[in-house]
Amino acid sequence: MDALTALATPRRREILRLVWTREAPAGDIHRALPDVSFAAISQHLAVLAGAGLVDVRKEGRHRYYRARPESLGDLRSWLEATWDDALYRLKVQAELEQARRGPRPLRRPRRLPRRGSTPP
Amino acid sequence: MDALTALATPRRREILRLVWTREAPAGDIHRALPDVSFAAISQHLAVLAGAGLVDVRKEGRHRYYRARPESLGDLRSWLEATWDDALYRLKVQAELEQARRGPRPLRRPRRLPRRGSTPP
DNA sequence: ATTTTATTTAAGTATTTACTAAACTAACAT
DNA sequence: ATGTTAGTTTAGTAAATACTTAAATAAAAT
Repeated sequence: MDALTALATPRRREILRLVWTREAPAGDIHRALPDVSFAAISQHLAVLAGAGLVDVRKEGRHRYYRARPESLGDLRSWLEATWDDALYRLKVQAELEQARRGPRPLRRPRRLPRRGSTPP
Repeated sequence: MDALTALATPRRREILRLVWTREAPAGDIHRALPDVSFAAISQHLAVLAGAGLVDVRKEGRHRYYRARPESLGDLRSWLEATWDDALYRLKVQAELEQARRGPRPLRRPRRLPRRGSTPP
C-alpha cells in the first residue's frame, strides 16, 4: 500500500486535508501554504495522485484536485488484511519459529502447571 | 501522528508484522530477515517503539518486542479525527476560501529589479 | 501572434533516512 | 577476572527525498 508512503510526510497530509471535502486548484493550495514553492506543491500533488489519494480534473487552464476518501477505506482494509487475518498471523508465526531454529514453541516466561488443556 | 512515518517503509511494516501476535526477541526478528544487519533491525525497532507501535519488555539479556494493536486503533482514530470531523472540514474550507480571494503573501520571486538593490 | 495565467517539468542542492561495520553495554557463565 | 551472548549506539556512507529556481507547456486574453 503506497498510500502509507504518501501519507508519511506532514506536508502531504496537510495538502490532502485541504482537498478532502471539495476540489481545489493547485494555485489555491499553494496560496494556503505560503511557505512552500508552487513547484513543491505540484510535486507533492503528483505523489498523492500516484498513490491514488487524490483525483485530478482538468478544466481550462486549471487543474482541480480532490481527495479520494475511499482511499482511506482502502488503507483501513489493508491494515486489517495485513494484521487481522488469522491465516496471515499463522504464517508469520511460522516464519518466526523457523527463524528460531528450534523445535520447541516460543519460550514462555512462566508456564502454569497444566493438565491436558488445549492451548489457544 | 508519528505512526504514519514509522509505517512508511516496508521494512518496518514487515518487522511490525513479525511481532504482531506475540512478542519476540530482537535476535529472532533479525534471523527472520536475514538480508539486514542486526543493527538496522535494532534501529527500526527503536523507531517503531518511538511511534508507540511496539512495546519492549526486558528480561535478562533479551529484549522482547511486541506490537501494540491498539496503536492501529489510534491511527484510525486519528484519520477520522482529522478527516471525518465536520468542524474541522469547515475550518479547512474557510482556509481555502480565504486563500482563494484575498491573495495572501504570494511567494513568487519578485520581479522589478531595482538599481542598487542589495541581494540576500 | 504575443502575453498572461496556471501549472508542470527539469536540474540541481540540501536534508533525511536506511544501511553497514565496528565499538560499546549489560547480563550471564566460567 | 575473562569470555560469551544479546542487543544498542556511534560513525560513516549511499541512496532517497523535499525543496529550490528556472525553463517549459498549455489555455485564454490581448
